[in-house]
Amino acid sequence: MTYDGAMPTRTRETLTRDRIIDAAVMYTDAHGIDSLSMRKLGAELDVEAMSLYNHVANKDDIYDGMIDHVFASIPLPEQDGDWQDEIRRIGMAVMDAFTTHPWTVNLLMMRGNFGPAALRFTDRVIATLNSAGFSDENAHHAWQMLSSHTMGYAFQQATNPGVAHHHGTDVSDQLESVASEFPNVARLAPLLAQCEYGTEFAFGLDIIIDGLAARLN
Amino acid sequence: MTYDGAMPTRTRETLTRDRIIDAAVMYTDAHGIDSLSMRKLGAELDVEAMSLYNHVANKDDIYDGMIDHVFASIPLPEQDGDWQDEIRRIGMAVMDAFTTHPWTVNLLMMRGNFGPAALRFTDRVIATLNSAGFSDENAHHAWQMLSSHTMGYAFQQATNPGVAHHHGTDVSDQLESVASEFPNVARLAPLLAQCEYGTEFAFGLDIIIDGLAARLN
DNA sequence: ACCTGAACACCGTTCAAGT
DNA sequence: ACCTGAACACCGTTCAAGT
Repeated sequence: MTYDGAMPTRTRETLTRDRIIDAAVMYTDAHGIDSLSMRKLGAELDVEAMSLYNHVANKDDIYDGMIDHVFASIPLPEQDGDWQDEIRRIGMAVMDAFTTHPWTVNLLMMRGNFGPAALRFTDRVIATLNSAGFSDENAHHAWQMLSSHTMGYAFQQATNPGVAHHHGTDVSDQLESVASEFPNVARLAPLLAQCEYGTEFAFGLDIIIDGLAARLN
Repeated sequence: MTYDGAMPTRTRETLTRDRIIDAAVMYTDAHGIDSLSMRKLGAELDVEAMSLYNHVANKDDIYDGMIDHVFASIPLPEQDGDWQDEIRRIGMAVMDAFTTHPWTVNLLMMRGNFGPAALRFTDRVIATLNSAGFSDENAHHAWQMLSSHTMGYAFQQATNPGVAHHHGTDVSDQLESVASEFPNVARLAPLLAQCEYGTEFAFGLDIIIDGLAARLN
């Protein structure tokens, strides 16, 4: 039987760490981080799960690669001297990336961000703060506050049941049933459900930039 | 053999949802959220894992109980009319609770916070904002920003390798090896490693309260 | 009513065996 | 050099069987 040899056998692309991580990002965008397993990721690449270990140390290594993939995708503006504008634009770019890949904040909690793209990103932000006149100590304060604000909003967005779906049961129904006991929550619930996190994030970012400029610069 | 019957058999306390959740909180404080399993939690209570399902719907139900346990532990100040002071004190109390139980932020990402104690807490904060003169829409902005700041710092704290330990390898060693490529990160690394999150959080909280008062009140 | 053992369908990971 | 099948030590959860 020369059949197999005679046909132009669709030879599958050779496996690499980058291909594995790209596939993991695509799979997780579509199915969520809880659903990602070595076996399913292998299937996505037409390979047994055990083959992945030839190109990747373990699952944590894949997580680290996914995080750095996201940070590598964040565009950094020119350093043109207007630090407030730069910080604002960088912040919005980060939120864009976190909105596109909502699982990032979850992975960051498990793994931290110490990949090359993440370090490059962090170094760039600190450079902007330094060139704006912040001392190292004040740049650290500013970095902590900006990071927290960004992580916090990404966190809220990823947690919002309007976007995510936690319980299967409709949360607005649950809230209605306790409206008498928690009237304030019930009244604000619609605002929370349809919260525009981009706008909300930008609003807070301006407050923070103003406050930092007034106190530390 | 009347031996068993004659002895004052140390009858174990009867299992309840509260006892299970308390045990889960203690176990997770000591061993981390990744280590918590139904089988280990059962062992902690001298019971097979399967017995837990008589008092608890499933593991998510335990998670929800743990989250609400934390929120129930947060002391709420008197409503004395000084909203800025109240918000500051509430914020610090939340950070205290999140520092005591660092796994909370992780569970909140998985489950959200819709238990009775969490709703009670949220209702109380909104009440303070409303009585300070915030409209519902502005109270929502303020709530989002305060939540994000709090979650963000708790997140940073739980992620900081000085506190947690992610890779097994020492992160400061890793950073030293890339100091030439990322000089700003390398220079600020010591400040990050020994970051005092309570102080840092309070610093940011004041900026936010000032900004909210100036724009929304 | 509550607890249990066995079982099911999954995990991440190792390792000897194949090519 | 890379891929695989079988195996190991775990998961959460179900269910019939015990008391």
